[in-house]
This record gives sequence, structure tokens and C-alpha cells, in this order.
Amino acid sequence: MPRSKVKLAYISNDSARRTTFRKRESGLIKKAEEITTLCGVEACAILYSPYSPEPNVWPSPLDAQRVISRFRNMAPPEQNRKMVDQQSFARQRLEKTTEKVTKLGTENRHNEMTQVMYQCLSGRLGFECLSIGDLCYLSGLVSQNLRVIDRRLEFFQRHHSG
Amino acid sequence: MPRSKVKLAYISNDSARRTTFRKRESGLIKKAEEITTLCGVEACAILYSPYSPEPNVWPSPLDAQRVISRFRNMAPPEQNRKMVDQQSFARQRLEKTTEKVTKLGTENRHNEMTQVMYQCLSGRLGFECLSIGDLCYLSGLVSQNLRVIDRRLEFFQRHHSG
DNA sequence: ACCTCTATTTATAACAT
DNA sequence: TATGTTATAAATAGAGG
Repeated sequence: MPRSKVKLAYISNDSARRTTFRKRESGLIKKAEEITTLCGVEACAILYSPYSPEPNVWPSPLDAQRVISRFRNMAPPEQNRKMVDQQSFARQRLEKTTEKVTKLGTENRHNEMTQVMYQCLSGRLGFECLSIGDLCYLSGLVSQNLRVIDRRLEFFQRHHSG
Repeated sequence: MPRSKVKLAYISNDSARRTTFRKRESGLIKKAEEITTLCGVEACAILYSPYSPEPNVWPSPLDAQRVISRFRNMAPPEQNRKMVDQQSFARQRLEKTTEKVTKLGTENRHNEMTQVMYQCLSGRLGFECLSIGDLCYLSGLVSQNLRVIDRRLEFFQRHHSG
């Protein structure tokens, strides 16, 4: 918006679009950081772009997943209970669905966290983007895997020398 | 930041914090809209606050869930295949976990979309925040439910008159 | 393609209503 | 407490290296 006012439309020039994206991406993340700090609220942002194989997930993949999970597992609205009788059949279906999603979501969440952990271990995500809590979880997972690997190594060594 | 430069720290004054949140919330969403329009990228933002019972989900709950699903179902990294032999056991566990999450995620996603649809139908989410694609999906779901309700009504009417 | 440097536009803190 | 106004800080488009 400096130098000249820009029309709010897709930038067709490839390099200009990339430059604008990089600048505005950091600006957006900065604003997100500021609002959480200033107002003490929870937030997350996910930015996909063709300029990076990975999405930019703020504040961290794990924190984002926690915020997302909260969104996904929201309880069904009180209002549903006040629905007119003709809708009771539909409401029952909602309650069944919601229950199923909540159950499945809880199960799924652990798998997701495990997946993110593996992404960190494989170097696709930097440790520096993880919070203290995330790092504790990671530490536990690493210990578990180390025990498995140690047993495996022990087996190979015994087999080799025996 | 105008009138005076503000320190980046939690605002202890309740009403000032609320005011700042409202202003910055709209600013952040505007910036998110701009970057997607200008650069043609996908993005989503979720803002939780004590000022609203529902989180502010941008661009819409359904679109956000699509972006999130893409994040959750990312394929395991190529690098894993290059891991040293001692780690192969751990890698196999990762592949199994990832496969399971992907399968579960696909199943779960449909339930999530259904859940959001019900939230819209119950008035907890405004239709105006849904995109054209979301509205088409919603339209189909409404039609389905109408058929069920019609059948139910027909049954009651027959029972009453018979 | 990526910095640095402005000229401007935009966002917004404090004030006013 | 919400909404409107304004002075100032911050973000950023385009230029130059």
C-alpha cells in the first residue's frame, strides 16, 4: 500500500506475487503474535503456499492442533434441545454423530500428535517451533523409541556374536 | 500503535483489552483476506476469546476444516526413507501410524462436516459465513433431512386419521 | 531472487460521543 | 459499553543495489 495503492486482486506477476506473499506472511504472523500477547487469547493460523513444501503453521503444529481439536470437539448447542418436535428425529441423529466424532476425535488426536512428533524427528519440522509442553511430550516419545531401538540392536549383536 | 507506542504485553485493564481485541481481530482477518486474494494461497485462522462463546473461524468453519484436514493428512516425509538402518523399526511404526491416521481422518472428516452443517441449521453459525461450495453441501443435507421429516409427518398424519 | 530504503497507505491507541 | 474520529505507529509497494 505504500508508494502506490494496490488493487485487491490476484497478482499475476509471479515474482511480485511471491515477494508480496513473503512480506505479508510475516506481517500476518506478527499480528497474530501481538493479539495473543496483548489480549491473552488463543489463536492459530495456517498458511499454505506454493513457495514452501510445508504449510506455515503458527504458533506451532502441536499448538495449532490443540486449538483445532478444541474447535472440532465443541459440544452440540443447547438450542438443539429446544428444537420443535418434528425435528427430534434429526436431532437424535446429530447427537449420535457428535458422540461418534468426539470419540473418534480423541482417538485420532493422539495419532496426530505422534505424527507431528515423527515429523520433528525426521527433520521436517524444526524443534525451535515447539513449545516447552510439546518438547516434554517429544522427550517421552524419543525415550520410548530409544528403548525399542536398543532392544533391536541388542538382538542384532547377540545374533551376530552367537 | 498510534497516539502512543504500546508495550507488547498483556493488557491488564479489562475494557481496554476487550476493545483492543475487537479492533485487532478485524484487522487480522482483513490481512488474512488480503493475502489469500493477492497471492492466491490457502489459509485459515481460528481466534478464541472470552468475548464470544464461539471461536471466530476464518474463512468459514468448513473451509477451515478443509485446510486443517490437508495439514492433518500430509504424507510422511521422503526423508524417512533415507533413515539409517537402525531406525527402520521406528520408521515402520511411523508408516503404520500415518496410514491409520489418514484412514481415520477421512472417515472423521465427513462426520465433522456433518457436525458443522448441524451447527448452521441450529443457528449457532450464520449462513453468511459459508462459501458457495459449503452452501451446496448444506443444501443437499437439508434436502435429505426434509425427506426424513416428510416421511415422519406422513406417518403421524396417517396414524392420526386412521 | 533477496536485501535495504523510503513514500505512502493502512492499522490502531487514545480520545470523544 | 459500542461507535466514531484523529494523530501517530506500523506495514508495505516499488525502487535501487
